[in-house]
Amino acid sequence: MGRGKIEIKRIENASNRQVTYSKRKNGIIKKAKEITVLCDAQVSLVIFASSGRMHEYCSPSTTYVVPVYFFLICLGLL
Amino acid sequence: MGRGKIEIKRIENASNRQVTYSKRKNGIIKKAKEITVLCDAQVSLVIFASSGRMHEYCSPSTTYVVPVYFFLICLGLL
DNA sequence: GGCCCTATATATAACAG
DNA sequence: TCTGTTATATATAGGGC
Repeated sequence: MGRGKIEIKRIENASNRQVTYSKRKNGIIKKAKEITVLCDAQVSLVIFASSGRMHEYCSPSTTYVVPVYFFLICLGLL
Repeated sequence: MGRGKIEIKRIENASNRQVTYSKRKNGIIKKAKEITVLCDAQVSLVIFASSGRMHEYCSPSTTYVVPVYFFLICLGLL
């Protein structure tokens, strides 16, 4: 989606990787907010950059419920 | 992004809402996978449909780490 | 419910400052 | 780095099966 087509593989140039991370992170968070409103869904999203920085979005009703489910799912208990 | 422009507000027609949910859920999960590969990031994502159905994506390294952070973040402890 | 199709809205890669 | 621009790749609305 841009001036050129890119392959979905690790971006080796650290600077480009950071720029792409920042833009796509914003894009995903925007999409998460949209599906929440459009479809009456609940979304929780956490993204860790390789730099160690973290970003997250929790739709209001998920604040308490989703993390608990999430925790259990990821541990293989659900 | 389609034949017509839509406002970002709840889709009242339940059938349309479900179709849009399904399509956008797939889109967000695809984006989550892409940023994981492109940017060496880690993503964890949980989506609840209003129907109660749930969908999730955890990039490999986040399986254990992110849910714990997520849990703490959402509880306001981080 | 899911999958295909196509026109169109959007996201974003590459670049400039 | 961050912000803005713009051409182009993608996502998706609406429709049919």
